[in-house]
Amino acid sequence: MPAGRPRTFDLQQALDRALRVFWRKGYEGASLPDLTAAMGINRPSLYAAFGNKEALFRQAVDRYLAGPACHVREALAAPTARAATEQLLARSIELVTGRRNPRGCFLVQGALAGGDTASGPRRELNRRRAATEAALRQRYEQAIRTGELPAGTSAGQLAKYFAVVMHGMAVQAAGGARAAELRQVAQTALRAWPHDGK
Amino acid sequence: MPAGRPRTFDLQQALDRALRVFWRKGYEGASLPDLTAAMGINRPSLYAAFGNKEALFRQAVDRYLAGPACHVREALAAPTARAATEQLLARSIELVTGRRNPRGCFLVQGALAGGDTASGPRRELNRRRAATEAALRQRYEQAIRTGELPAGTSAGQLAKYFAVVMHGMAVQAAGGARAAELRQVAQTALRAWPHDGK
DNA sequence: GTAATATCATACCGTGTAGTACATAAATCG
DNA sequence: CGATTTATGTACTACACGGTATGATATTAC
Repeated sequence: MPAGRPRTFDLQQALDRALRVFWRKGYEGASLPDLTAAMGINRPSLYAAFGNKEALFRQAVDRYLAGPACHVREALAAPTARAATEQLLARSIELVTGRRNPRGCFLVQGALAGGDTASGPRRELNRRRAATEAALRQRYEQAIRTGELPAGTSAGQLAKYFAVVMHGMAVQAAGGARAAELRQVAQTALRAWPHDGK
Repeated sequence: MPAGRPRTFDLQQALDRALRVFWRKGYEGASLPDLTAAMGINRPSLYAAFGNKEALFRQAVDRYLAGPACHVREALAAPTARAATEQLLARSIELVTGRRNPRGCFLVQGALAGGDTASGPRRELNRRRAATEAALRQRYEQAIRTGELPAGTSAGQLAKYFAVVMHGMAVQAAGGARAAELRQVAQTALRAWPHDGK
């Protein structure tokens, strides 16, 4: 233990709680009293441990991708691109409609509109969403090389399509859509999967 | 002309400009100085003409649906459900990527996250999006009755699918996606259109 | 035990927010 | 004309925001 008075709260737990506040209210909508109340700490402790509000937000984004949204990387490791896509959709639906989490996708919630002070966090979320889409595109490129997908398939186009579906489902979930409805949507979306004959 | 000093600005033009501010920054992100500066009026004039910030927002929503987003109703009047869907997607892409407008869909931008003061506007936007989806569902129900769509088709499921696609495209557009990319996404999305054989 | 160090708790700072009081200006009504 | 009505412009209020100074408290190093 380093010299000095020891911290009386758990860093990771506090970050998890901050993540849930940002998830529900967005960057600007989450006030410092909101955050400190949820984290169970007071303001100077927050600043000492995480820097400032924007730094805390960035750390919450990392935590989101490593924790609640870790299924993305797992799904992409599935044996086939088709299975990877099915898993990605299924587990994204779980995530955005989960009872234990705020509704919707954290990367989408706060990313769209906002004042000038939120432009930094907004760009950050845009980058992260683009990175996810890029990973999906690479998985499709691999599937084209292995012959799972027809040679003429555009991996980028297909990745953007399923990214659109996932983001759209996140919007629906934020508006109260149920998991069962979204599973049917996912099934419908998969009908657009490329076939040789077409 | 009614008695009293006449208004020196055009109500509708001022509302249009307020709409664009809300569109870009969301309800909470749009401050009163932002609004009054864009509208070219001062604060008391705003309150006298529109009530308060929330009332102004609601009127901006109405204006959005009657103006920039009026294509929705037009598209639904197309002779076939398939054509209606194609037009809906095509013109939504124009709207959310248009150079003359803020990026993205106004009904999606501010609807997801936000503080407590934004819960009213948020619910309002959710209602409007749900109404659009319901109109689409009714169009599909009609197509089932006329035999354009297979008898077993779920109109609600199909409407939710295309609503998801449109909202997802709005998110992509807010993140900087280009119209050409989204047109390819729309083409891909239409591959999920119901067929008898399947 | 004493010095050094880091956290905790309270109270504060400057700024920006939504909304309004009040006096002035410009039109119609009689 | 004067009286009335409505809009405008300035200045203000009360409050919430992000961020911080300061002193007390709890631990390690010596």
